Amino acid sequence: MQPNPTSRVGRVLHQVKRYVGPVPELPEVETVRRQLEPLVVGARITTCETHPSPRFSDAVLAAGNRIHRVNRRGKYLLVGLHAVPTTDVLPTRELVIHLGMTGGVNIATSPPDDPYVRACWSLDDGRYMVFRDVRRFGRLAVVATGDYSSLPTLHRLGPEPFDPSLDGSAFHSALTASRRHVKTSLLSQRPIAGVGNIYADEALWRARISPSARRVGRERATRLLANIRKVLGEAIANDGTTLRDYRTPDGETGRNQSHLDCYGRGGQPCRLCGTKLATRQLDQRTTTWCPSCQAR
DNA sequence: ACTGTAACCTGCAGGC
DNA sequence: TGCCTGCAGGTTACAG
Repeated sequence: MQPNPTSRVGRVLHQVKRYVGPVPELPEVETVRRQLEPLVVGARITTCETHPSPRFSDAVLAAGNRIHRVNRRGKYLLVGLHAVPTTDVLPTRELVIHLGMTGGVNIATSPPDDPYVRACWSLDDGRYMVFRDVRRFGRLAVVATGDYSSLPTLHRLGPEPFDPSLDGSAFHSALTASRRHVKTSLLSQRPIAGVGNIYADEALWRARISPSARRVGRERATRLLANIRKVLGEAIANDGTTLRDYRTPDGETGRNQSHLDCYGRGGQPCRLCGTKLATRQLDQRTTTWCPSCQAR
């Protein structure tokens, strides 16, 4: 549907669209994982075609393997592969899928005719697993299981947010290991895995911590961890936040976008205190926060 | 070892 | 109408 700015409905659509923008973070990747796994486990990859970029071309190495499971670490999908014929109990290689900004995975019953398809794996049951990524910020790699040395961020990825061994004290130690702005530290994936721009703003707003703080005490770190878990957990329950291009493998959109309190609300009143939310670039990332609730 | 920054990439919106 | 510019942002290479 083309929004028509001259009609009332068109204006509304037009305004909504301004707040829409894709970003697969942990909840969106987890939603993809949950929907993809039952669709592909047990299937054997027969052939593969990819975009020529080295970001994607390694995907051909998945051909000839059977899909054993679909895991996730942070924002990375880890597709466990068995060599065929299967001799080992554990998968020997993994297909690593990073959705970047606009990536998505879906299952098709015929070869896709789409200029934005970056990889297409044909399965032995006649279906196709398709990776589509308009902006090509995504990444595909086939590695020995657990060997992430070719993917620096995954290699040095912080703990999963819901790892029970991650407590406020450990999170505080990880945060204080860096002198960067606390939000920038979160986005580095080092203190904790899977937080991107949307949920960083949301969690900092809920925890009432300034994104530009450089020192966060143990009590505030504990509060931040609790709120990261809340915003990620709620987003997973809502099947993710749907922004411009993100779709689940079912072709559905998530429902979390209507639950955002901070991201995308610059200039609008804070839902806690009514102060106008501020937006500016912080270390090259658009950041929205409440100058009153999140004062330094 | 750490920090900050430009680059990668494309569609879209806004200005003129 | 259409061209031009800026913006969105996860990751990585690189300079300091």
